[in-house]
Amino acid sequence: MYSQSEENYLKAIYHLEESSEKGVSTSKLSEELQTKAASVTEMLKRLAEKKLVNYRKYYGVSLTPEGKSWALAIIRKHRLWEYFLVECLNFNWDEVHEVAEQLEHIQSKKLVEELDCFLGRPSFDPHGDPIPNAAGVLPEFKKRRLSEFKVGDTLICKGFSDASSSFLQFLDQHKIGLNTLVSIKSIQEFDESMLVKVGNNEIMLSKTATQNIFVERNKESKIKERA
Amino acid sequence: MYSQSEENYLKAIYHLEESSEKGVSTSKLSEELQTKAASVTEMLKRLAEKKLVNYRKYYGVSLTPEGKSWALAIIRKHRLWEYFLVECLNFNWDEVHEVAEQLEHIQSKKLVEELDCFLGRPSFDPHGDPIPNAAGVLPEFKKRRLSEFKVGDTLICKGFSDASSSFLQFLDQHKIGLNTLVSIKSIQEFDESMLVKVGNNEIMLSKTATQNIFVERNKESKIKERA
DNA sequence: TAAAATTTTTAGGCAAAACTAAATAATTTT
DNA sequence: AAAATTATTTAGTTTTGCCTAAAAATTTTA
Repeated sequence: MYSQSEENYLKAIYHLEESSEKGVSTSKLSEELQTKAASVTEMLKRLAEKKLVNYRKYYGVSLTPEGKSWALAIIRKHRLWEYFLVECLNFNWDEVHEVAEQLEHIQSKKLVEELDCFLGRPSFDPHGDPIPNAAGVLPEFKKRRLSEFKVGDTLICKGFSDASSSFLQFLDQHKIGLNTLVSIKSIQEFDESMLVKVGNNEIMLSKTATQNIFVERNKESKIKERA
Repeated sequence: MYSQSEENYLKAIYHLEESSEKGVSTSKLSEELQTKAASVTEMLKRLAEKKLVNYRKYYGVSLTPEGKSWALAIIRKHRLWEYFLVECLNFNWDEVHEVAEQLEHIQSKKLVEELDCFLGRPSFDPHGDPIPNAAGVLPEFKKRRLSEFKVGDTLICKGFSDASSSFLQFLDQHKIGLNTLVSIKSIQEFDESMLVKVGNNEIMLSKTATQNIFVERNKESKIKERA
């Protein structure tokens, strides 16, 4: 429908709209996309003609509803593929981006829906970023960090932020991955480090670590807690 | 490394070299790729410069070893993705081609190798076509049709040729799919139809049907036969 | 608020990959 | 073997998406 380049612009505009208060300028886009400002101007005119963006010369750009929904569709694909690569194909979190960047442009409604289904309709990708559903709606609950919970909570790991390779190795070593069950045994007050149970082992996690692990409540164990 | 368009030319040349005795001409290529002859000439010059093909004006084209190995790499990716779509994502055999056509151009060594591994290193795609290995070598054993076997043989379905949608429905109905176990109970001499066992049911297959089902011997059951 | 600095746009090019129309080479026919 | 037909190549355009350099608009600063 749209070219890869056009899709990359839409995605970049979406991300810049999210992350910055002020509007999206030509220069911000050119930096994000590693191209020259002149190329950006040209593309913005083309996208405006296609009604994907609102563009006023010299005053920046914003997505139309049409453009936003297309951007969300690409982000959905990107994050589902990232999930697939980590979950099924043994990719590390720091290896997925480049490949997902290519896979996100594959055009096939059926492919995306079946992949989503195959993966169990995940709500967050391996970096902890939310995955929009088929209608372009983001999951309503926010990503929460392990550090926000308290003793007794049992949680499922749903993502890990900005994994440095040493953090990654650490998690690997202790068998902490996507969908791993973690329960909080105790918390040290003075440094907020946590003693958690993973499988049959107890592991000590620093505050830094618990802030970089995204989790979801384990619904099953909640029922058990009440019983 | 090479553009999608260049890759499509390499693949087309490979297929035409395989299927026809005589060399590959500009017009054959233009028909295969649905483009004009003039465009083909232009591209052949470019591919020749890159040492991917041997091209002599007015006398057609052939792949260099370098070109052939790229072509096989693309075919490998195409067929692995087809297998994935059918096996994991509930695609029918007649729906996979278009999507695999896109997926085959994704560049990532790791992706291909991990996908191959994830799928259990299949030798044939859902259409019964052989999948080259990472070194570009095709499986040495040929695809065999169910019709070539005899009473008592137990076989695993590995592909289905040119599935018309009614043939497809028929197979679906009788729970015959990729990797389904089929054993031959009896063969009618006069029309070569077969009575086969699939799961707990016995099914009658016409000669036409058995000729369109590709199978492999089931190694496990061979051992049992000896015991 | 006018000058200076910065940002953005315009103008003019380039490469890839397609196209049409015209020219040329190869093959077939007579 | 020359003429006719067919296949292939060349030449000249188009579109997409990038580039540089120059011009114009906006913003900052003095």
